Amino acid sequence: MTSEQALQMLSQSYKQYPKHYVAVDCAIFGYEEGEIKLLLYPRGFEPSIGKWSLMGGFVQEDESLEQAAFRVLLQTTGLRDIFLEQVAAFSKPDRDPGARVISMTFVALIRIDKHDKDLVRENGAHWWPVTKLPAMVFDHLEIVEKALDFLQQRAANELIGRELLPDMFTLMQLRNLYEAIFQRPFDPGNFRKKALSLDVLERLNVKNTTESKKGAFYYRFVKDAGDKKVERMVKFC
Amino acid sequence: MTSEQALQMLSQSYKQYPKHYVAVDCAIFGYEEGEIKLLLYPRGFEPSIGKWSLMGGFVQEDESLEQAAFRVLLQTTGLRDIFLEQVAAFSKPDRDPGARVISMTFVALIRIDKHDKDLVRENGAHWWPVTKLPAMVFDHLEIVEKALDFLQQRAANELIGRELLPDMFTLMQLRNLYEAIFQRPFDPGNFRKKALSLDVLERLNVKNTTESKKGAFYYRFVKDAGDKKVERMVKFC
DNA sequence: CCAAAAGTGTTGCTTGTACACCCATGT
DNA sequence: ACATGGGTGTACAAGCAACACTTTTGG
Repeated sequence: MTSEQALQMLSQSYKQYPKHYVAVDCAIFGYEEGEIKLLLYPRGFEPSIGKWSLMGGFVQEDESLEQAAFRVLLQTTGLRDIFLEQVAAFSKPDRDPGARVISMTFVALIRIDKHDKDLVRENGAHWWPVTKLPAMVFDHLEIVEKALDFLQQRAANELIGRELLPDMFTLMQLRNLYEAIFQRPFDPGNFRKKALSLDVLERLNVKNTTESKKGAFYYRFVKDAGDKKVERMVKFC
Repeated sequence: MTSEQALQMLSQSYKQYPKHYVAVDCAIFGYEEGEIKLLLYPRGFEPSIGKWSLMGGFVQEDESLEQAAFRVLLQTTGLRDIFLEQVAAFSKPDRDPGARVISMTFVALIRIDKHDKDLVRENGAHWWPVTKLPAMVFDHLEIVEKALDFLQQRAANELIGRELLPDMFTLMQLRNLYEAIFQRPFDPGNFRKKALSLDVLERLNVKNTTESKKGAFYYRFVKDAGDKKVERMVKFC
């Protein structure tokens, strides 16, 4: 048997199997006004008209799941090169009443101040605080819960914020971000020491004087030193 | 517009999108002779004839990814009700030269002594120690690396062994399992204290006298108390 | 002066780690 | 007797959590 014949046979043999619609759903998180917010757009038709939906799209022939997710992100926020990671696949045969769709969920972290607000407005999209989410289509609530869990896991294992905060930020702003993610207060002194001990922050010679009388130094994340340190930010949970 | 019409429209609108072959690949781990082993079967045709492959299968119309994975597991090992969890999706358009296949990877943990050896032999499958893996088809090496990473992560965050060890086991056997997973020695005294502190093991009034002169008590995992404690077994890495 | 945040220090507790030590027993 | 693993205890270091305390400055 030649290689060509074998390949032929192989391709033939695939034909007996069903094909499926494959989609990506993006849980796009941002940070604004002390809250973690999720970008949702309203579904304009039945079923589930009026309910809100994650940004999603179908996977094309020639693209990977990641490429599809990046495409969706670019189309809806105008942003490239953003943090994007697989979370989990949702695949119950009846999860979408319109058709059998297998969906891969991604978490995206973006800077709300940097995204294309007009583009978002075009879609009728809206940033929802994760503490006050509206009713969502299908299994999107379950998906969002998994995505939030992923976000907490991430924030616990390493210092995040590079993708959510401005280039320069104070340690209070960073702490507020963590308090928003974990929905609990952190001791200011201990948080400062822990964050600085990780060796990923760089103090600038500029102070923010708008949020405190004394003024707080701005910090920024150091340009990735290549070696990814995975240190623990939060103990348990 | 009635709900029926809308549903119709919705179904119509899906038609413009491509469908894909969706598969599950199972990284089936077992523990035998002090080693973590992976179940692979030989590919009998080109391309990549002679190379080894993960147990996999295509997702049918009416089943979820999890159901497909359970089906593959049952077909190849004869086992039901086993530990099975999503790891990651692999979706590069050209990852399988035969056709464009999107594959979800699952990790399965099974007790080698309990599986159906005849069924495995039928498929020509073989248990490979993860330290001496053969050449594998396509991107399966990459998949296995991710799966092994998942296994370590799991073992670090909670006490595993329920799915890999016999019903009764000594603490040395449990430690040897961990040494196989992390490929490094653990201090016997410290490992014992840590494992027992997690409150998931129950000492039996039976001793194993074959592996030491003094004899060591057998332990077993307590029937799940419902509340899942996620405590850390291993610090960092 | 007071309030509020910035920033540093102290103390007690928990946990991990290395290692010493006795126990039981088959050879 | 001795080697081997079973099992417990100790001593030290690291990390966390709670909180005291000083600094700075706008109102």
